[in-house]
Amino acid sequence: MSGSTTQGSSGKVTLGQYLASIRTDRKLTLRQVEEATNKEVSNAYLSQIENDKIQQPSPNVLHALADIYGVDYGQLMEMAGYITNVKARSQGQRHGRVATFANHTLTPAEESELMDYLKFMRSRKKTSDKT
Amino acid sequence: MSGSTTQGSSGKVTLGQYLASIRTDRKLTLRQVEEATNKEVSNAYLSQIENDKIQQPSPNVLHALADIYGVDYGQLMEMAGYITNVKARSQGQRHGRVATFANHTLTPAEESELMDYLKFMRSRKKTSDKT
DNA sequence: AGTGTATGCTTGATATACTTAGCGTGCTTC
DNA sequence: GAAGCACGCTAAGTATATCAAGCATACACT
Repeated sequence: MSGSTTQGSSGKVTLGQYLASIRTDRKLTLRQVEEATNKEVSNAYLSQIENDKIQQPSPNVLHALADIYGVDYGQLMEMAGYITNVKARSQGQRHGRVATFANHTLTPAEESELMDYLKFMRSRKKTSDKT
Repeated sequence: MSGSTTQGSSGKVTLGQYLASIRTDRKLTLRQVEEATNKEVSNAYLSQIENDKIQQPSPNVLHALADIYGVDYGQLMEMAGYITNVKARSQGQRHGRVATFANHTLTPAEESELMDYLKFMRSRKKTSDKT
């Protein structure tokens, strides 16, 4: 965590406080940020975020802000209460033969058609279940 | 851009289709998943997600599902329309589609059947789809 | 028959992210 | 003082994710 902002002695820094301190640091107005994000984040909405009226802004909003502020997206996500743990699952057994598909490099069209066919296959199997 | 019209049956694999195929693949019921996620995702809600009634489930919901399915959280985030990484916003990932297949388990029987169908597909339509 | 149970799905209600319009204040410049 | 304008902020509305119940069908058992 960055203790960059003068958060004093009180508890944790909220997302709103953090975002507000960055903006005032950069001497930007709410409307300037609104412009910078191409209206993705309205000044009114940003105000609500900064005053913690919004509990969990959407990731894309956070991304826009992280982008123009030049701060870490993941950190904002975390402060907003999202799980950011992109932990590598132990996906050991899952592959195997399926890798054959990876070799083939399906086009999107092919993939969707295969996907449809897979659904069809499985709906067929419902009647004659079991291996 | 590739024609992103209201495709409905064929076209891109939606998040719902993907999640549904995984669950049926694992032979889990909606309520079993609800239990597995510790009620984080209700069966009713999961049903709506799988039928694409929900446009953008929250990251935490996606995380719960990614967790119990053992699939990549970031991929689900992407399929849900969230910005995941600060990289290539332009085009980049034509993979991750293939990963759709690679990530969840196909039975050997299903795989060979799909392979056959893929051959059939390719022998039939020679439209080179390049995006 | 009937009763029970499990499945996927829908319906209605609530919470909350987000939008749009506008307010109050302070600062210029007339 | 008044007009104009930028600032942060708020109030009211809309959209949508999520919850709580329940419905319909299918299958099992007596």
